[in-house]
Amino acid sequence: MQNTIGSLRRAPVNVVAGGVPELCAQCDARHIGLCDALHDDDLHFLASVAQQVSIEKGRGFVTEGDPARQFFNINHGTAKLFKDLPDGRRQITGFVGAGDFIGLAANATYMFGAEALEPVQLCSFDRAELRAVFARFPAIERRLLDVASHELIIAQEQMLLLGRKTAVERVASFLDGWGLRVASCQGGATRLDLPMTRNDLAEYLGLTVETISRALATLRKQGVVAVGADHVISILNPARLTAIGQAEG
Amino acid sequence: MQNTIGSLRRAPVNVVAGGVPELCAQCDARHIGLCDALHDDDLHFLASVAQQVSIEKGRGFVTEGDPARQFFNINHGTAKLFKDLPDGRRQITGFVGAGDFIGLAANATYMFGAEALEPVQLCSFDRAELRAVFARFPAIERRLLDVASHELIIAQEQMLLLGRKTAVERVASFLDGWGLRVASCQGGATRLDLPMTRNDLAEYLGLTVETISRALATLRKQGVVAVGADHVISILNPARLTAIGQAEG
DNA sequence: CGCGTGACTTGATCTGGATCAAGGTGGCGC
DNA sequence: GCGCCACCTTGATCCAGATCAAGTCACGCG
Repeated sequence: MQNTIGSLRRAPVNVVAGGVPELCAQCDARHIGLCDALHDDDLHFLASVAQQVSIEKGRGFVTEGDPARQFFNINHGTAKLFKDLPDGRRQITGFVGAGDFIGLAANATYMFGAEALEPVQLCSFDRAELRAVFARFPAIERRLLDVASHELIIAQEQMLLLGRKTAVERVASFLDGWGLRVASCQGGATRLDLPMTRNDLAEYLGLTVETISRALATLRKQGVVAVGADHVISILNPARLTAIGQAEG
Repeated sequence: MQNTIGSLRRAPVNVVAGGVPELCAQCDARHIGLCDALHDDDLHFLASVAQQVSIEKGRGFVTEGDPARQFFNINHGTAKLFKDLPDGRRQITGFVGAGDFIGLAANATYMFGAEALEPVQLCSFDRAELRAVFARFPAIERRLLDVASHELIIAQEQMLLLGRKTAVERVASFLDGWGLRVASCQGGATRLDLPMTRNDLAEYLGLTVETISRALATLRKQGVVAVGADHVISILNPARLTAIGQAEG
């Protein structure tokens, strides 16, 4: 498949006369990520070169090695980015959600694959057209540099995790980090609704499914987390979780 | 120590009337990295806000957690970037040489440490002043975005290595990658003059010194490389080395 | 409903790389 | 020259996490 995205359901973004573009108005990412760098008028221009795309759960939408024609900005849902070895070993390099930008780590071709963990909606931008956007709105380019810097920090943190942390430390780091993203507190405990499977977690943390399971069991026995059904994990002792993740205790 | 660089030997870059700035003329990085994005006249402006700094071998010049006041551009020599855990475990996140830019992975404070592996010369730029440079030369900013993108690709490659590759695959990947950087061929064999110790290698590849030693022995016994004295390694069978590093064989 | 399937957990065993231990080698200061 | 020390190698043993195996649970489907 030469260009995965080509066969997906897509629709041009409707642009109304004044105010915020129609589809931007209800976009989860309107006030985070790239679009937040723009005023309403500028947003129209950006929307005019965007294509809204829906991707069903489990569907891949970037294939490593394919020519990198598009950038993506996620509006809704979560996806995983990964790199594979010829024999099937896979390393998930990141999970991306609303407001996140996909496509920086590419030159002529994509250097990673991407797949939706849940139904995903995203805006797709043609790389060539984005050059024009940069010229017109330097703010976008600056923001992109900030995004890239931030991703570099995250990547280095992940190298430390993969190279030097124990299984329990890795799982604790992950839960701690994810907790910061989507903090929805309930009676003192933070409840995480993870979109990924144990297998995804294993491929992200450089471990196996069984080890993830055992590490979670360890944290549960220590009273740090509660493991519920259906990818729900509650953080009972956030301070302890952080300490374990940073290898401080 | 609040600001490591403060106590180092430094000199303002001399700017001559016409042509290329004096110190840029003999700079190893003049035609790679950032400065290549500029014309001679523009280079004068950049040089006027730069400070030349010399760092002796083994000396740290960035401390994680210190306020990030400067960007650096390496002119000569090699340095390691790293992140530490409280108990002393260290992950080297990268080696940087002439033309490489240091300081992208920072927000208010540096999120990594840096130390010279050999005598290093670099240009130091004040972050605040660099804002002005960006405004004047958008080319610099664009180039910086390219650099960041490239570093992201490298970082994801490294995550794959740390999360999924075996010891021998890691060492082969490293040697293969380093070979591409500094290809100096001699009678068919590429001769690598590594600036780092086995211990640095171990901290970069998520292994121990002993394992590095054993992996090199394995590659040597297979006739893929020759291990010489004083950090010299010759690549005897480049194709095989690449195949092992990519887990294709 | 019974059956198949995919996600998860838990237990038993195995193993790649860590750890512990013992040299070897070369540079450098005295 | 001699001793020290940093760096590297090789061998023996250990162990965290992988692999193999078995079973639970929830869910969709004929």
